[in-house]
Amino acid sequence: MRIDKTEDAGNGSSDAPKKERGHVHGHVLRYMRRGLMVGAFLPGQVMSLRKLAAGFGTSPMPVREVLSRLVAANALEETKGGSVRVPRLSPEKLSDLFAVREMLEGMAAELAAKKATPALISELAAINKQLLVAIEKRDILNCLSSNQKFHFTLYEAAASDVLMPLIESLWLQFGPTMYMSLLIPSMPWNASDHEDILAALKEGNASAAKKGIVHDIRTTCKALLSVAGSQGIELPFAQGADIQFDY
Amino acid sequence: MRIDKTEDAGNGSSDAPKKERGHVHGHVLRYMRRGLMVGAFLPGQVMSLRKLAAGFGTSPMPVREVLSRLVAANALEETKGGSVRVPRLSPEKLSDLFAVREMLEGMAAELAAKKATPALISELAAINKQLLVAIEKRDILNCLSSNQKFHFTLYEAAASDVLMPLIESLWLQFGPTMYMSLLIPSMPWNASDHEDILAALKEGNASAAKKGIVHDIRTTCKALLSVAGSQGIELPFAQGADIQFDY
DNA sequence: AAGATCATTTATTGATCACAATATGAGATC
DNA sequence: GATCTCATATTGTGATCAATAAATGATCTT
Repeated sequence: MRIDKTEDAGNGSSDAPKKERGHVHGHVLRYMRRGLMVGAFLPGQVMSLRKLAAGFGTSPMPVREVLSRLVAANALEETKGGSVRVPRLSPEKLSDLFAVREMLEGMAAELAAKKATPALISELAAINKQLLVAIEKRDILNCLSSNQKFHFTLYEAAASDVLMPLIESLWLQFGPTMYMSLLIPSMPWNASDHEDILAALKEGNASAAKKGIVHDIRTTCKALLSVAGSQGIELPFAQGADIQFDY
Repeated sequence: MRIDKTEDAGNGSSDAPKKERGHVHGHVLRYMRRGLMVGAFLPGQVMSLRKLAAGFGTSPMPVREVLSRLVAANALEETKGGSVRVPRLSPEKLSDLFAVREMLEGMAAELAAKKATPALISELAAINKQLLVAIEKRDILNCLSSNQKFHFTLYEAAASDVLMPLIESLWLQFGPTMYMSLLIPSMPWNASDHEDILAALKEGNASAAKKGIVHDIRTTCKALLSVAGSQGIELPFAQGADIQFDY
């Protein structure tokens, strides 16, 4: 991830002046977005500007811009001191979040089903196969990654540059909580709804595809709420675990 | 706002000599958001970082953060050169935008209706009266401002911190186009749906309130599309008019 | 010994600097 | 006269600096 800078000990001798300028914050942004969705950050964790910058091997400036954008997308929240942290979701907010998910992603699925091509369907089937393998192995990281890939490639087919950013914003918000929940053994996890969705796509039944997505989201929401305490997901281990940048 | 630097044209809001640090970008953000919704910026207009900073009397740094956030919210788009500009909406995107508006704001209206208090209803009635006055006077600025106030105070009553940011993002996107459309004499503009919504709220009919909002949005969308050319709203005057910061 | 106060430390924030890429304009050439 | 080219200026990006405010730890007081 470090671009090319000097070995972080000294700054004076710019030996390799390869610039690669103008796209550092793009790298950082993609990294952080993926990290939020895939569980690299814990709810409640404070993101220190300088620590992050040091971790990425750049100056605080690009990181500042990225954090700004993530706060704007409600993926992060700022404390009174100006720091930003991963929000901890209350059960009420989580419920609201998934209610909106049902609407937005249901609409996206319906639109996508109307434009679905055989290539898309086979691609989704392949992704779902990866998801099933990850479930079998209890591989949380690939579970989340494959699941996200399934949903997003489906919605991408809707070709709506209005819906996608909104859906992404929602996923960034519940991503960290989603990861936490999968750590709990009692959390049910299957992909049966995905099979229904694939079947609906094959027969060109947009309404059924929408129903499948809505059911998938509703099931996930219920499972999440069942393991959520009064002030968010209860953790089976200490809160302060620093598992940053370890994937 | 202004710290202590050059004094070009007094801003007046700096009543206290206290530094007021840590809130400059907040001021700029509110100013820009309101400007976008109320029509201070034209679709297609490029926003120069340094020019904006000079206009606000601050360094480019807070402006950079604000523009970053607005880009993240899809209120602005970035050109290949890294500059940002107000997006020009195609009729297709505008249609998508309003379809999502119907869902999100319909849901918000329904929720709000279930929690509506007499105080809220009388407040909405007062706002609507201001709107009618603005329509009477053909005061575009107050038209947009009152209309936005009506919708947002209604949605605010839904008390959903999930829905509100999404709705705000949508309003920021169609705000500039909305303003342009009102410049066209043939654009119909009335608030009859608002009366229906108020009536629905008074009798506690959430479903009717939702229908009213959806009808309001759909009517606006149709009117906008009727005056929209193939690549966006056609302007009755030259494109380059610089009406920045004039309200 | 416990709590409060103060100092140190660290954090973000706004300003400024330096560099690169892009847009702009003038001038020369075909 | 139009177009291509080159020089200039402007813009965004990343890094660094200065100053303020919050957090933390140590010390003093009760």
